Amino acid sequence: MAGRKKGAEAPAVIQAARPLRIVTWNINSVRLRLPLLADLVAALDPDVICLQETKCPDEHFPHEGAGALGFTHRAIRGMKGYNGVAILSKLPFATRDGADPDWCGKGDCRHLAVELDAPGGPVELHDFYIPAGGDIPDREKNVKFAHKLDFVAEATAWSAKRKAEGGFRRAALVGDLNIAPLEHDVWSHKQLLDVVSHTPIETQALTAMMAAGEWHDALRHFVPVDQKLYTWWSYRAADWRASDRGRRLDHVWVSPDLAGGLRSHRVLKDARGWEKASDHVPVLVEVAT
DNA sequence: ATGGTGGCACCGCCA
Repeated sequence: MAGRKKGAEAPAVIQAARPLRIVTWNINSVRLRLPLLADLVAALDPDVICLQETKCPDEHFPHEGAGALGFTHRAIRGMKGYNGVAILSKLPFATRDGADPDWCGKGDCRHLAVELDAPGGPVELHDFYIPAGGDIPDREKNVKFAHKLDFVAEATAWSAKRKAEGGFRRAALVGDLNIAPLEHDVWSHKQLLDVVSHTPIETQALTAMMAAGEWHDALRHFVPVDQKLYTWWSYRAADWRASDRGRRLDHVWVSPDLAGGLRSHRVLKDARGWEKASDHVPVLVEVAT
């Protein structure tokens, strides 16, 4: 106060809202791993959690457990046995009923979107679980691979349409996209070129989807492309940590107007070593909204 | 070169 000229205005106090903390995690059964969700919350303190592979019909979703962790707002889309996505939030949100496609016309519970009531205004949040695609990377010999490619092609057309309508604004797209697009998103680029998740047809398709929506790769915003970055380690390794044959299958993308707000990230690798771990680990991105 | 593990459903499917 001292030294201010008489009549000068006090500087406006800019209240810096806490950045939005978004987590994505392929939980591989929400009922089996509900206790691990508490460990995730303790480690990462998210505002919103996007889950994939909940493997849980809506009527059996563990609402009580999620609510007890502070996630009082929930959107779920599940089915018996397979797939399933859920958005758990401490912030209120509006649902977008009817705004989103039924991907490949299968009704298979692989996408859910909400309008989050974030500190700086609404944020459009998409939670995706792209098909894994089976073992044989050939659409003629493997209908699961064909489904994967068709799904990504539909998502690319959807992104392009949104871009033509003005583009994604204040939006994030997260989830298990089941594709590791960059050379250092896998433990051996050469050895995985013919392995589903890292074949050129898949990585090119995902890159095209990203470009069509002008999405920004939030994890690679923080981690240079020449550094290894994984979010998944197979259950079929004798010692996943020692062999470290990981892949980056889980992603956080943000629209151009949010890219400048990116503040931090964390890949919770410790979670792969938890008792009864999922093969995917939670990924956090913090973004000012 | 092969098979390795895990969840859920139901005795195979999917990842």
